[in-house]
Amino acid sequence: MSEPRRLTTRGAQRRAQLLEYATHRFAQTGYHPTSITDIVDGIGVGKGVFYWYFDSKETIFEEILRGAQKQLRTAQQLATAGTKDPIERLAQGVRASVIWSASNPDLVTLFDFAQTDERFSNLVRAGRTVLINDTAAVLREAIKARRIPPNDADLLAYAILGVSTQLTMVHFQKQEKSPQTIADVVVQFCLQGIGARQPTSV
Amino acid sequence: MSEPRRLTTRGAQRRAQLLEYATHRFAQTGYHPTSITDIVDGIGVGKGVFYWYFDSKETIFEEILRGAQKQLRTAQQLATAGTKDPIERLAQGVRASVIWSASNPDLVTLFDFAQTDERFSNLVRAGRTVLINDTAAVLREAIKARRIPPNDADLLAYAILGVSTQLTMVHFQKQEKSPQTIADVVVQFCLQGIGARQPTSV
DNA sequence: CAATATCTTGACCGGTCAGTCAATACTGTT
DNA sequence: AACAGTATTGACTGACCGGTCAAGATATTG
Repeated sequence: MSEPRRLTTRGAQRRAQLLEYATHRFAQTGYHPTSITDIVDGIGVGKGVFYWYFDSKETIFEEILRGAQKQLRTAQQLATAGTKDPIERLAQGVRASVIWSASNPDLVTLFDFAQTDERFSNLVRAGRTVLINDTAAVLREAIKARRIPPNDADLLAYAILGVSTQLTMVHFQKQEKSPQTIADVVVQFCLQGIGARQPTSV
Repeated sequence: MSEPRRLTTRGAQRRAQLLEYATHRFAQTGYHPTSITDIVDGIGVGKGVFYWYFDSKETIFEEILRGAQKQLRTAQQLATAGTKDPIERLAQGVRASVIWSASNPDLVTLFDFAQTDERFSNLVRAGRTVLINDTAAVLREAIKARRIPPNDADLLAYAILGVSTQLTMVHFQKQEKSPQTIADVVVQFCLQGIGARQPTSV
């Protein structure tokens, strides 16, 4: 295909169906072990259908990643919109990130893999850099306002990301903890970690 | 091969050479994209040599993982041996973990991948559980001694792991920060995160 | 009702890969 | 030197995979 195609309603649906099913299979079985044949067989169409809507296995995976990154960032922006206090914004952003991840295990799985594959690691890094910059900006605000002690904002942002992703993984492995519980622990740990005066209620 | 073979000195060396080179290639190129042919060609031997020393691509990878897990745990135990104070032990363990990771980027890369592959995720999880239990035990000590507020020790341990791994990744991506600097930030963030009274010198 | 664009089929192609194996070389022992 | 266990070779097998394409089905438009 290559150039953007004109899609009928039917075509747009088929394309969305391929994206959704491929996401699931990639997350379930892994990117490399999942063949295009697996995907089209699973949907019950011929192999050519896949190549009518996508250039390659690589590009569909990239599109899935980009979509997921956009989703996550939007969720964060929505959660923090309208809040002024930097510490509050931070807590809300972290909470939104944990909740979104808990609701999208397949996409989180794909992020994890993509990070380990040379073909996609740059894309993942780029998307993550955006999130880190968002977080670091809030942290710098907080430092300026003397709400937290001065420190390398980027490193703190990465630390917060690390806590979030790791504890989200725990939620996937042992269902017992609800996403809210996890989010509470993440927020508390991170606010204390950056040296915020009070764990702002929680 | 299957059953443990009797190896001559030469054989043991060849086996070690395969392990080392395979580790490097898997980390560099990825597990799936690296073929057995790539490995034996890189060493300059025939394909049969590989299957003389290992059952399959899967088993050599598992052996690499197990070895790395053992290495990391040993490093931690060595670092914390002889220290009584739980907070001190925690800090030393974290520091050792960061330093080890920084010195073994290939193995860290393999951990990351293995986690994302159904074939190996159980093994990774098992090894990580051991480390988590070690850390959680120290945390429980600290809670009992009222050095930190009561909290779910396992969750805290995972949070600490998350900070360590994420900031280690930062070190890999931007060389500018030394492992020691990274370790300092990790220790500070985590001690504050768990609510330890004073960031014990640092 | 053509004519045109969108969509679908599935056999096929060139290539790669994990793993096998019979033949051969090496090494130490008696 | 003869023997046996260890080590190495590399062509070969069977399977699979990403991607192509000519042919045909379906929908849209003038």
